[in-house]
Amino acid sequence: MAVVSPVPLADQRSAEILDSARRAFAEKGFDGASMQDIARQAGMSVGNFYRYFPSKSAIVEALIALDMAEMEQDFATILAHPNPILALRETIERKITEADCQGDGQIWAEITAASLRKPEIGDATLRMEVGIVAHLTTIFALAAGVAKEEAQTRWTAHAHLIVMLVKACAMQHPDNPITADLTRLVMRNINQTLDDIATSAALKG
Amino acid sequence: MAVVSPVPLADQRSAEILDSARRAFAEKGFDGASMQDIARQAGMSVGNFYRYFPSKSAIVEALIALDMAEMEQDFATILAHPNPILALRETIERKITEADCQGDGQIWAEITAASLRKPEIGDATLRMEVGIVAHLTTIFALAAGVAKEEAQTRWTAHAHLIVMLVKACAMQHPDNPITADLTRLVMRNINQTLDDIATSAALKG
DNA sequence: ATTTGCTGAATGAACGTTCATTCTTTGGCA
DNA sequence: TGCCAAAGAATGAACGTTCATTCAGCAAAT
Repeated sequence: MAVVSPVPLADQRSAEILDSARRAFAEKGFDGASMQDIARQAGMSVGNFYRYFPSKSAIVEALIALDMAEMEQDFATILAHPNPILALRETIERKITEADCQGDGQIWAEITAASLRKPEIGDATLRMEVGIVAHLTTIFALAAGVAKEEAQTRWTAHAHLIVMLVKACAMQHPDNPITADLTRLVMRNINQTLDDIATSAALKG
Repeated sequence: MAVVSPVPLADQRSAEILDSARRAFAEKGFDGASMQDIARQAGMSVGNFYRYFPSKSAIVEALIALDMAEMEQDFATILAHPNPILALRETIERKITEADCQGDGQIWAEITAASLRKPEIGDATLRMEVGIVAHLTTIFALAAGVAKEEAQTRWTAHAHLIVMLVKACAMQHPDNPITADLTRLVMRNINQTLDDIATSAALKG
């Protein structure tokens, strides 16, 4: 009786509100966007907004938590794929090329700046990054046919590099005329790295 | 009578103030740092601060202009070096490894976020990036022994990639335990790219 | 006495947050 | 069906705070 749908209505509404808040933050920044801005973006009054989130910083926390959840979802899909390394390649390519139309890059830039400024946010994003890297090395282990632990010791830095590249691409200035060439070059680098890892089992074993 | 020294005293004082403003922005962000914070950091009253900069946004603009000037200075030094590509390698390595003790990375993160948000700042940083890329391709042309124009058409994207990597490294979370390995890997990638460019003349010509 | 360099209180706008109030929906009773 | 209270959603003015910016005034130097 508790819930019929796996996502309760209140949470669904919260997700919609969160999405509009993300847009407001992308437009004006975490500090720059006022509660009035955020509420207007969500199509409601400020007062009503506080019925969903108790404070402005709670929105930021919820936003980061949502991104983390989406990331977990992405990796779950990749690991369930018959060819995980191929699925990873495609996911990365999608993230890099579409870049979610400047929205994601903007938010990531805001979070990156906030991470270096506020230790609490920095810790959260560091945890998120470490989690992603752990997923990546797991996939690497699968692709290279080695134990998870070995993949971790050998390719943790490579995983971090890939994360860094994807983030950096998303944060590129959209008006930069060279962006298309650049993303192609980055994608080539990443594919090269993935190839090296996938074929390294032959060299080692 | 106007000025004796090429750097007038007022400008020197302005530079000191700008440096403390940079620290304030690094601690609290562009929007988060108040004029009171900035003035206190500079060891003076708010009122006096306005004698040096007419507004808060003027500080940001001056900060970006200063970074641009420093960048120009760096490239002038590199180009004057007997072996420019070696000098470039060392400059990049210095920028990446020391990362100016989290101060520069913090400010770059702030600027990156602001660039995606405010078109005026975005244009300024894009101009700066294009300028850096132009300098890089000039050095590439020297190293590979080809014309500037050819270097430009062939390696503009590579130059952008290097800029992206240096920035991304500086913006890494300082508490990340993997950072040392990561920067080593990035440096290896950059050196590989520079090697490819330097030896490509043999392939082409 | 006048200029200069500087202070920090004053100012009005805008901020995050609260809350008294008003709409909208609901559900039992006729 | 129509009606009416009770509950839930939503509003926007108001509050205290903080912001960027200004300026009357002070102390030393000329």
